[in-house]
Amino acid sequence: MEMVTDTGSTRLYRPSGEPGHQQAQRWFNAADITVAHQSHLLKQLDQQRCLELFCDCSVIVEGHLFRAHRNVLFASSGYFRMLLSPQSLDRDRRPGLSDTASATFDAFSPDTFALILDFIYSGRLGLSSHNVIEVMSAASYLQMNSVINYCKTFIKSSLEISVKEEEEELELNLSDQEVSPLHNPHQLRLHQQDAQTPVGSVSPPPALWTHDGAHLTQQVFMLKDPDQAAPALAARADNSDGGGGGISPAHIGLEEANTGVEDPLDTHFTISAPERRRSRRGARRSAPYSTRSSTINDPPEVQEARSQKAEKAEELYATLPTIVGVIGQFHNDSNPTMRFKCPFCTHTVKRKADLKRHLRCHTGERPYPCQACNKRFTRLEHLRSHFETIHQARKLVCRKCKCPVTEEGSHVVCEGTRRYRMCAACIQKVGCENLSMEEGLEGLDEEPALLLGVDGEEEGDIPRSWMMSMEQEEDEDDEGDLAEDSGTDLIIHEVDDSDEEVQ
DNA sequence: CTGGGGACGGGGCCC
DNA sequence: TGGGCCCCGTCCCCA
Repeated sequence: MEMVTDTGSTRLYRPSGEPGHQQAQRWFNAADITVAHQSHLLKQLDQQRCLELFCDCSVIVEGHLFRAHRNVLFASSGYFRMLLSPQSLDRDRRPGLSDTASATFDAFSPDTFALILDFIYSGRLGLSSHNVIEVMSAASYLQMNSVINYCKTFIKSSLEISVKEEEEELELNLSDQEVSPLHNPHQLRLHQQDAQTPVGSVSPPPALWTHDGAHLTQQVFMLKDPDQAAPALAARADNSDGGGGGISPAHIGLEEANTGVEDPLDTHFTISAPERRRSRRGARRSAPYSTRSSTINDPPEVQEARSQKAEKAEELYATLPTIVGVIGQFHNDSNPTMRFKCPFCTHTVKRKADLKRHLRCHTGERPYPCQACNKRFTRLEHLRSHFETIHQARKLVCRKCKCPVTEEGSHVVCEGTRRYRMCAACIQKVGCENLSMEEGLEGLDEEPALLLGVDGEEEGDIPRSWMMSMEQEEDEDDEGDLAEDSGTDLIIHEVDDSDEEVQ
C-alpha cells in the first residue's frame, strides 16, 4: 500500500464502504470479528490520544488543554462536525477555531469535557448526581444526542417511583434488552451500583434543574462493547448532519419510545433555513402566488407526508424541556443565566417560547398559510404582513412612482392575486384599460362576490372576505378547520405543518 | 454588473 | 405563554 493522491496516472483508492464494492465482494463478516476489530481500533485511538500521537485538534476548556483527533470529534459531535467541516474551515475561521484546529469553551467545566471525551474514546460515561446536569448541558451544547439520552436515562432511573412500578419496569426493560440485541448491537447496559436505585421511565419533572442531588447515585453507562463507541458514532455520522451521531434511543435499554428527538436531522423534514429559502424561492419563480389552494387539493401522498411532518414536529416539541435547558454563560453575559439551547444548532434563547419559535426553522413547520396565494409562514405576523402588503395594498405608496398617496386619492390595482396602489397620474400614464382597478380597499367590502366567508355567507364589514377567492370557494367544504383571527383581516388556517417542497 | 428596493426570515423583547 | 412589534440580515428582482 502506498499513500497516493488522485493526480497523474495513479488512481485514488476508494474505501470499501461504497455500495459497488459491497456487491462485488463476498464479505467474511462474522459479527465477533467486526466487534473485535472495532474494539481494537478504538483502543488504539484512545492510546494514541493518551500518548498525544497524531492528535491534530486542541480543545481548550477554561484554560485546560485537551488533545484529540479531529476526525473522532467530527464523528462524535454535531458541534465539532459543524466546526471542523472543510466548508467551515475554508469559508470562515470561526471565533473558537484557529488554523491549528483548536476550540475554546467556557460553557462547561474541564471535568465535564473530560468525561465527554472519555466517552467518545471509550464508550464509558461516568455520571453522578453532581455532574449529570452539567454533562447534559455540555452534551446539548456539543450536540451529542447519545450523551443526552444517557443523561436522561440516568435521571429517569434515579427518580423515585413505587416499588411495584419499579419491579415491573425493570422486568420489562430487561426483557427488552434480551430481545433486541441483534437489532441494537450498541445497546446500552445500565450498571447500577446502587441496587436500590429506582428505575423508571417517567419524565423528569420541571423541578429537575433544581433537583435534590441526593436522590441520584453514581452510575456508569457502558456500551455492551464499550470500545465500539467511536466507530459506531462514525458510522452514524453518515446519516446525520448535526445530530451528534448518537446511538438511537432504541439502543438504550431503559429508554422509552417517545424520544423522537434523537437524530432529528436524519428525517426528511428538517431542512436547513437556507435550503428551504432556496427551494421556496425556486418554487415561487416557477409558479408565483398560485391562486389555487394546493393545501386543499394536494394528493393523498402529499397530505400523508405533511401529517408525518406534523407528528415529527410534535415529537420534537414534546421532548423540548428536558433537552434544551442550559445553565451557563453565553455570549457576553456577565451572569450565568438559564437559557434554552436549540438541540439542532448552537443558538440559545432566554425563553422556551422563543426556542419553540426558533425550532420552526429546523422542523420546517409553517402553520400559517395565506389563503390568497397558499404561501406558508412560520409566524402569524409574517402572514399578516405578507397579506397586507401583497394582497390588500395597505401600503399608501404608488407602486409606479413611489410617491405617497392617500386611500381616497389612489386606486387599488389588481394583478393576479396581488394588489397595489397607484396614484391617479400613474393610472393615467399606464391607461385604465390595461388595469383591473378598484376604488380602494373599502370597495372590497362592497363587492358581493367577494363577501363570501368561510361558509359562503356574507361576513359583514370586514375585508378579509377577499381571501376567499372565487376558485377557493369551490373547496370550502374541505376547510372545516378554518379558524379566524378576529382581530385582523386574516383567516388563519391551522393545518398540518408542511411546505411546498414536499411536492 | 451593480445598487436600490421589496419580501421574507429570524432574534430580542415588551405586553 | 402567546401575540405582537421592532429591528436587522439575506435573497431576489429590476432598473
